[in-house]
Amino acid sequence: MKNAAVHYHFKSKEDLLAGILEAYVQEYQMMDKQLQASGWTALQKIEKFIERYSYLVACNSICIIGSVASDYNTLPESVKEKTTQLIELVMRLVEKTLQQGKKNGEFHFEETARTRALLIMTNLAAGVQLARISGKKDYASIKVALLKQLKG
Amino acid sequence: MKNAAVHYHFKSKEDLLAGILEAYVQEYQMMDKQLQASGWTALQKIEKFIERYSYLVACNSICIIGSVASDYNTLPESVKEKTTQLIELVMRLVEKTLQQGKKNGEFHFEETARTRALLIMTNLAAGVQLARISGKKDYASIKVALLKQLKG
DNA sequence: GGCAAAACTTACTACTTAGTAAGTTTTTTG
DNA sequence: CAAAAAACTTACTAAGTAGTAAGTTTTGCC
Repeated sequence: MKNAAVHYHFKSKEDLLAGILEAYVQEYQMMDKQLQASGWTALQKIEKFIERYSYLVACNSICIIGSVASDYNTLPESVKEKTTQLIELVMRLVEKTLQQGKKNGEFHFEETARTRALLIMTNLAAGVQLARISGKKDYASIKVALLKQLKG
Repeated sequence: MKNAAVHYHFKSKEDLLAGILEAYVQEYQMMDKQLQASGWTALQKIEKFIERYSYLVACNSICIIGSVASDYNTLPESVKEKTTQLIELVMRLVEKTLQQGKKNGEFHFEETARTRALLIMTNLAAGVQLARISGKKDYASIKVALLKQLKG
């Protein structure tokens, strides 16, 4: 596939990256609806969410937010906007699930649901990055510890 | 300053990046010695360590490991080596401090010290990245929650 | 099967980036 | 203060990157 083929679908590199991020936004909107509709427990929902990151580890890939984050200051505005949109979307998804889990006694944590969501998100995003450098075992222990913490 | 001035000190871009990472290695080796020599409590040591990340947030910068991590697969070997060296160094520093804190009853955690170190490192590294995107408050709550968790 | 829309490739251009050689300024030190 | 070493700048080159225009192939559909 040549670069001109990409330019047929996206008029610029900026547009391409914004498009990629938009695809992730849609993916997580889908996941959100799916989780809402399901009768799953909060634990099952969180596990489903974590699975997305485990998949990234499995194929030596990383979280799109992580790849964009380190260049954030030099990115064009359209890409910045899509990035914040994606982060807020994912954060709300996790936060909601944590709140549900706390209410029905599945999860136990002291901080606000948002803070807990921040801790989990940062563990996962950086964990995926670390997996490519220092090995997949590190990601595995993060994942285990994370779930254990939640269960109290 | 022109690019040729940089080439005077570092023969290639690869060399420059390896040099930057080496400077970080030396910085953290210094910090390690300093912490060893001090009669500080484990909490004081961890706080000193976290302060480094808070400083990055303050000047809108990010953790070097985070910046390198997203491009890791395409980096030259010399840079990869320095990166793993830096990560292992920082990990050992945190792990040691956590172990000390657990032994003398300052800290309370269930996982191994290494796993706990992983959780803290990922919280901080990704927290710093997030601070540039969704704001410094998020980093602040991560920092607070992190210390509270440790104290039990 | 034919034909129109969609999805490409080829071949090019303007611009950027990493790196070099040769010359100039600044700093150090006997 | 002089001269040599260190730290640059100027001016260039080769390679890479983003983007375009025009032509070709592939796909879906009556």
